[in-house]
Amino acid sequence: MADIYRALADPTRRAVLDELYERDRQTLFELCGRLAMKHGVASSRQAVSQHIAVLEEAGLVRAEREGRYRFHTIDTAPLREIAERWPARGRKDGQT
Amino acid sequence: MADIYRALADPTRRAVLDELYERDRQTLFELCGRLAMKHGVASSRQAVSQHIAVLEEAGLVRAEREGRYRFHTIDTAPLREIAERWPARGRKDGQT
DNA sequence: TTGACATGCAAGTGGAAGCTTGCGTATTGT
DNA sequence: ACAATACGCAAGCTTCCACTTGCATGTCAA
Repeated sequence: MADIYRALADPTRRAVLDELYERDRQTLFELCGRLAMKHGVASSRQAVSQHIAVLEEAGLVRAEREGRYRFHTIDTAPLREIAERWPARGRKDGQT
Repeated sequence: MADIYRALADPTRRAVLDELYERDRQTLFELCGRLAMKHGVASSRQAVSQHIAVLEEAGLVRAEREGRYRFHTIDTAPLREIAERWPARGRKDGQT
């Protein structure tokens, strides 16, 4: 399982997570279109594909094939590692 | 305020945060020594200094000068942005 | 089967990131 | 004052990263 922090380092990859968080089970083409429309991301299909590969290696995105389509789904579970590594300490407002 | 995600992307910077999380108000020299001892980080003083600069720009580390010393302190507040951006949804175990 | 569609792979390129190197500045102890 | 300490600045180098480009694979409809 690859580096989750490095996966989050790129703004385009974060936009992919944003988009998948809004709507799960999107194909690569759907993602490209919606990224361009709603997130101002003008990346090519190949670029987005490579970003998705990084997110998959980090466990943040899962994909399942159906025919010639590949549907992508976000998995926020690995993000908990971050909050658990440096938890907010001893403040009245700190929760997780 | 610079990119918090990019600041977390480097393993040495994460080790700095780990070390400051254990013990606040460390100088650059203290950090270098403790990183080498306890975290297996063999970075030079200048390298660590540059990493700290990145962490400061991201708001994750604050520093206050006293004489010829500069004491560094961790600030975990910016990390909440991550948990709040992709909160765990609708699972029985998800909290923040 | 054939063409169109959705995706996969892999080499090459430009630029940013991390590190080193060398010198400079400010503070402290004797 | 003078040396030692702690840190700062900036140029140069090397490596990695994101993107492109071109072609290949697999699936579906007619």
